[in-house]
Parts: sequence; C-alpha cells; structure tokens
Amino acid sequence: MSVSPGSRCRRDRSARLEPMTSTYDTLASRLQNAFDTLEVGADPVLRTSDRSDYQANGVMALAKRLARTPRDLAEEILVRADLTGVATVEIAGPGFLNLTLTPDFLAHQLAQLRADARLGIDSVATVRTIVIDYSAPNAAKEMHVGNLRSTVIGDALARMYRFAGHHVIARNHVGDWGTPFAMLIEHLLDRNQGEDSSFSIGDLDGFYKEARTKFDADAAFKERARARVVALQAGDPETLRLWRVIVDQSIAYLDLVYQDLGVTLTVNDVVGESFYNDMLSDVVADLQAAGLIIESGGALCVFPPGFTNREGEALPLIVRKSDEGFGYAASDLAAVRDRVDNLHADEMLYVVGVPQAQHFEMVFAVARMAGWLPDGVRCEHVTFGNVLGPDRKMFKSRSGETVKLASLLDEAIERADAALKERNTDLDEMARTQLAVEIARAAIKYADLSTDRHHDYIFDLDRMIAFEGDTGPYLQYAHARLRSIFRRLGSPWEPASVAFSLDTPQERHLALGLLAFPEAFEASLASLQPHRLCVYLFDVAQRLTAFYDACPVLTSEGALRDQRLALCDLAARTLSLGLSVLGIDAPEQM
RNA sequence: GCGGCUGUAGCUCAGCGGAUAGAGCAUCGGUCUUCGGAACCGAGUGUCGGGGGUUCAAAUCCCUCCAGCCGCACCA
Repeated sequence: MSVSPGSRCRRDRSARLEPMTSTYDTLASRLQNAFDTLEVGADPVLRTSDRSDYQANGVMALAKRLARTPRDLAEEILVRADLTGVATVEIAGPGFLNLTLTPDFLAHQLAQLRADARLGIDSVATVRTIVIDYSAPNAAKEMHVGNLRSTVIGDALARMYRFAGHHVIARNHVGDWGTPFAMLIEHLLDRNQGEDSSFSIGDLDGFYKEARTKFDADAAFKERARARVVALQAGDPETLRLWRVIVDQSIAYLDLVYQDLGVTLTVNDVVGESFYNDMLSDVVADLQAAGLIIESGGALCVFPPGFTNREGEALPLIVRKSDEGFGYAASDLAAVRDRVDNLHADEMLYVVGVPQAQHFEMVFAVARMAGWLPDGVRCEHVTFGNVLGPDRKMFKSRSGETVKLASLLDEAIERADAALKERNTDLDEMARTQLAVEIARAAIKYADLSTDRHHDYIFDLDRMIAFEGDTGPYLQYAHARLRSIFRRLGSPWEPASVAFSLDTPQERHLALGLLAFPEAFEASLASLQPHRLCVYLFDVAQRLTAFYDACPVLTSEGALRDQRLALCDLAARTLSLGLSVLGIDAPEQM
C-alpha cells in the first residue's frame, strides 16, 4: 500500500517526529479536562456540526445529573476549558456548546497535516495480532457473487488494520475437502485415464458441474466417489496426491480472480478446511476429556446453554457426526484453537454471511466452555447481507445461474472501457485498458463497501459504474482532477511554507473536512464498517468540487495560490489514501 | 413456535440519543467565455412501517403489533 501515491510535492521542511494530534482529539481532550473537574469521565459528546465547526452536547446530560441549569453549567465549563487559541465558543439553545476553530489553530492543524504522510492517523501504540477469516470460497467451484462481499469487505478491513499498524494474518478458509473433492478426483481419473503429468482443469465450474452431474446420475460413479472420500480422509497416498493436484489448480484459479479484483489475498493465505483435518480428533478428545461431550443419536455433541431448536429443546453443536465423520463445527473449533494457540491472535474476525450467525455463536460458546478462547481475545462474526438482483431476490444471471465474479468484472471492464472511449481520452489502448480495469474494480468494490454491511444491497452495474453520484469512479475522478492541476504546473511544487487564511467558505469547509480524516478512519475501523469511510470520502469529494468551482487555483497568485494548491494536494492525498485502505485504486489520470 | 436481521423522499441509500431528518439518482429551474462541465447553485416532495413507553431531548433506547428476509441436529 502506498501512503501518498498522489503527491510528489515536497512537504514542509519542518517535518516533525511527533505524531500530530488530530483536530477532534485536541478539542475532545480540552473539553474532557473541563468536564472531569465537574464529574470524572463525563462525556462532552463532541460532534461535527452544521451550525458551527463542532458542537459539544454533553452539558445537558451532566446538568441533569448535577441538578443544575444547563446554561449555568455551560458557562462554568467554558471558564474551566482551556480553548484559548483553539476555538471560540457560543452557548446555544438549551446548552449546546458551538465551537468555531480559530484561524490560527486551523492553519496550524493544516500545516501539521501537510507534513504527515499518514494524514493524522497515528500508528497504534500496541500492535495486536488480528486474524481475519474472509473470502473462503469453495475451491471446487468458481468464485461467484456469493463470495464477493466477504472478499471485498474482508480485504478492506485487512488493509485498514494493517494501515493502523496492526499485525494482520489473513486466513482464506477455502472449502477444499470432503465429498466434492472426492468427486473431482474420480472425474479427473476418468478424463485422464491414468496419465498424470499435465492435468488441466480449465473451466473450474464446468469441471465441477460435470462431476456433479455424474455423481447424481451414475450410481457406480457415486459409489466410487464415496469410497474416494474414505480414502481421502484415511490419507491414502495416491488419493492425496491427486487431491493435491486438484487443489493446487483450483487455488491457482482463485488466485487469478483475486488479482483481477485487486485483493491482497494470495495462495499463502489459503488455509483451507483440509489443514485442520489432523486436529479434529483431538478437538473431540479434548472436549470429551473436559466432560462437555454428550452423545445424541449417534453423534457427539456439545450443548452450549441458551440455544434451542424448533421444539424448544437444547440445540447441539455436532462435533462428530453419527457416521463418525467430522462436520464444519469441528474444523471451526480446530481453527479457533490454532489461531489462539499458534497464531497468538489477539483478535479474530470472521467475515461470513449472516445466515451463519447462530453457528458461529455456538462455536464461540463451545470454544469458551472448553477454555480455548480466553476472555481477552476479541472474537467476532462480521456479518453482511446479501447481494440482490433488481427484483430484490438473490442476484442471479438471466438464465437463473449464479453469476461468476470473473464475468461480472469483465462486464464492468467493458463498460468502463466503452465510457473511456466515448470521452476520447488521449490514452493509448494499453493504458486505457488498464484504466478500465481500475475503474471497474472501483465501481464494484465501492458499491459493496459503501452501504452498511448489515444490509442487503441491489447490484446495479449501471448505477455503480456511473461517473456521477456516490460511486467509486466519481471519487477516482475527483482525485484525478486534482492530480491534473499539479501536472499542469509543469514543475514540482515545493513552497517552504503555506499560510492558510481560508477566506472563502468553500476553502474553510474543505479544510475542515480534510482535518476530520483521522476520526472518520478510526470510527470506521472500530465499528468494522468500511462504509463509514466511504461516506466520509464522498463528503470530501463534494466539498472539493464546491471549492474547485468557487476558487480558481492555477489562475490565482502568490500566497493564495499556494494555499489552494496545498488544499488540493491534501485533498488528493486524502482521497488516495482513503481509497487505498479500502482496496480501491486512485489513478493519476482518467 | 423460538431466535436474528431489515422496514427513512419516486428510486438507491446515509444518519443510530441531541437543536429545522440528509445525500446520490431521477424531475424542474438557474449559473458559468469549463485551472478537466464527469461542474456548481437553487427548488420540491418524508405519519423516519403502526402504536405505546423511557428521557430535558427519540429515526436513534425499551415494549408491542404489522410486513419482508434468514436461521433453528449430523452439507459446509
């Protein structure tokens, strides 16, 4: 990840070593000090405001608790709060504190921001190890829309955590075991008739469907596949060898999709179900030793309290099936242990669709009962809603099949390319195609990331790839326009210092937006909701275009020109960095 | 039946305890001899699913009802 790919301009020479204190944090801590003198820990409730730059709403609640009149209390807090040189304050309404930043403080903060490659986002003081389980397609099938959200959201969270300074371990828990693979092995043998060396699966989906069809129609094949499952789980060397061949091919295939999507996952992050195979019997044995296992209907179960079925009876987590095979509960438990014991996870995230909510609750509950999941380890199922078609039903192709991710991306690239052609840019074909890819990815990813992940969303390629509105391409364009300004300068822009006077409302509004980047990023990450950062970036883009329209940059002169160039540079860096931590490219030119 | 998620402008969505509920798209009307018009400004529409409650303050928290989606023992 590049930190500020957009900018080649030199920063202020007075580069600091200390991280800057964000505007929000500065105000918050000054107010907190004052509130603490009246009641320790009382929340000032500091927010951005449309009536002033910031507003603090905590006075009313505190007044209530202290049985005082809010306005008197507000007066007293203002006396106690050291806001000199930072902000002027007005008491409004029942007891709101409306804060307006002083010109000096604004200028100071902007200068700090200019000098900070991280744009005010501190690298964390204590690095935690975060294991993020995401994407997790079935390796036997081709990636489809059903895998999109986990992949895109998971990757954004991974990038954000990494940028924050944490140690991220991505785990792609692919389905690479069991009956589907036994089927594929048999099918492969049928097709190649024993000749080994150069297997080629080609179209993975087609290959899987052939096997599936045979499995359903051909009793003899089904029997062979069954036997093959047994051989696979028993570790038969020849079976394992063939399995390996198929898995490697499948993973290589998935890897291409990840590259096309611009996702950071690589083959090294693939730790599929098969990885846990050897640990499953220990999982059961240890649960048994802990006295947690109850046999029910031939299956070995754990009954975590609080879960009931349709009849109101206790609901089991089936750790070993009645046929003595292991289900995914066992491998998920093994994964919890592995991640805690061997990866030393401080935090584990599972980016998996909401239908599995109960399953994960039960797995986590059992892991806690068994003592495998310490209280200090944050363990969270990061859920998300479905991708729907225009009819509000699960997104399917016209023929009713699941839509392949690759073809979705191809279509988006085609649209983007066509749009670029229409605008007859002077790009050569190679550059244009590359650009179309970046735009297509941005369109798809931004559409996915920019709505609250809990909600379903409607997949509408026309809307998401549009260059106007709240879309990925629009944000890319906002960035590209800024970069073009610096290109037009013809020479590097490197002022020794910039005096920010921010005399027009648009300049000031933009500047305030840029200063709010740290809290937007932190709020987004803390809530594991990338859409908050999207909302922020779109807001910056809107402030930017208003500024851009009202404030000539290149045709202005002297200090004013430098100030405006500095705002452009900061805005470009903000968009570029913000998009990059979401996994979206910010091209220099569109 | 139990549990979970969702219901905000014509459409797609933000807002999730604070002062008149916002944006994008679409519609209509303006601006500007375009530092890239893929622009800007303005206009309008909302019982925030219904009803109760808590609170100085509720789209936001609690209860209840309605509607829709999803889970609820051996497929992951």
